[in-house]
Amino acid sequence: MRERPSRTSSYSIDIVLMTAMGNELAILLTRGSAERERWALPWRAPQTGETLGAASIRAAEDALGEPPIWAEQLGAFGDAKRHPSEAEISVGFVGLVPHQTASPNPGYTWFPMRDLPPLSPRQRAIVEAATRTIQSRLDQAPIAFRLLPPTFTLSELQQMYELLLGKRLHKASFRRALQGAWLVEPTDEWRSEGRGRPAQLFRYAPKKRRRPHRGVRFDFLYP
Amino acid sequence: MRERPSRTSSYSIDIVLMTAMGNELAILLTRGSAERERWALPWRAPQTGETLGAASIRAAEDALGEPPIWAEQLGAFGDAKRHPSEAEISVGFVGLVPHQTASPNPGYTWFPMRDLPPLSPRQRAIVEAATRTIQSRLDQAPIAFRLLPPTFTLSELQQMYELLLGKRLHKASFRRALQGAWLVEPTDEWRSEGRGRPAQLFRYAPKKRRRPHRGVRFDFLYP
DNA sequence: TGACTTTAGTCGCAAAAGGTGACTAATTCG
DNA sequence: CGAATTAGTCACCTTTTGCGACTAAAGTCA
Repeated sequence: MRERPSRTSSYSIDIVLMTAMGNELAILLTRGSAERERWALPWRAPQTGETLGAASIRAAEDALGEPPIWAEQLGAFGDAKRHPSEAEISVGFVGLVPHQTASPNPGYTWFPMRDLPPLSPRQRAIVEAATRTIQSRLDQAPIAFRLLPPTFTLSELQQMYELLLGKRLHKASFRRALQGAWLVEPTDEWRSEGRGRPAQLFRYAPKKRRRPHRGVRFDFLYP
Repeated sequence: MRERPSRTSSYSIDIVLMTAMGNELAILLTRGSAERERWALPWRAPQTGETLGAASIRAAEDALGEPPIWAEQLGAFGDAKRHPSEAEISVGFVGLVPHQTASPNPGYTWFPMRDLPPLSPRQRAIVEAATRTIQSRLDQAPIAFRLLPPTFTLSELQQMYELLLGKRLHKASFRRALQGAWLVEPTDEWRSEGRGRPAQLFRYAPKKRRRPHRGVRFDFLYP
């Protein structure tokens, strides 16, 4: 079902497709028939006339039938040798998919990040880069919002941030920061989730605001 | 189909070598003899058994005779078509070189960033990525310190930050942040630079400290 | 010499941002 | 009804940050 890369190109495009499954992050893996029963990231050989970004989206579409809601290149990975495609290097991408719409095509399976099967060293490096990149982009791009349905409660949003960051956040601080950023607006709907007070639903609706004007920071520990 | 010279790989490794020349940032360009008199970033074809990072360092050594003091991968660039190597994609790197030691080999020339000759679209994208990456790493890695001699005045350090960030900084705030970060220690030397009070010399000497524990931020403007 | 200029280095205030516990509100469960 | 549970807000305090104004030590020049 997948071709080996032609001899003219010696690189592959690999994508880490991430979604939030319940309380855990999960990524999509595949086990191609001819690939020695090892799980691998969805990948694709470059096609002429196709940009790298387009190729990563195509790889996602092959796996899920739809493009990711956000994607970014992670870089080129080549230092570890073994890769399913036997390409010399791989250009890695991360893509995010809301879980509601995330039913994989045959041959692809979601794996929780906490419990991944063995991957090639190179693909493991790509997955680690994906996690780091997501976390560092979290305050620069509305990533978390796009993993949620169009309307959501603030608790759901906070849980998504906690999931992606891998740490707990204080409720009041989270909401105050969100308030100050003018990123969400309330709807007039409320949702009762079993026990407890019903929560108001919000939607992502960013308002223009001036860019925070900060000086320098020295946020590194040593060399 | 167009016939291409046979090569084992269809990607190149390109490096943006940056230095501080007086009051300006400069990058190193070369004009290979057979390359239609266009200036280009130093680049290199991958060699078997050589990692990407090692290849970028070798490219720098070919250009300057010494390795950069710091380097980082920028990613893979392939969307713009024209590239001196005619490689399908290029893996871009940034490297920093202190200007004291930065005498280029024949064929290589420093160009101030403000006044670059025309480059291929792809290499222009790599240069822009280099600038962005430097600026975002500035508070995460001791980049600016390594562009300075082993001992330096705090004004020189601030000027280096201003040069790399492309904006002015407030003196008192800069020094306070630096103080709090335990990154420099004073020497007992002072330097008199023409008129004005002599400045104390400092050296980079980071002390261990606990990582700042911050919550979330929403630092993006819109989508 | 003494006023003026220039660069270095520091202080302290006011405002903004951030951490956190405790409070009120609305619902379900038994 | 009262306890439990989840949502939402407040108030207080600490830390961080922007910034103007100050002191210090040199050179310049009349």
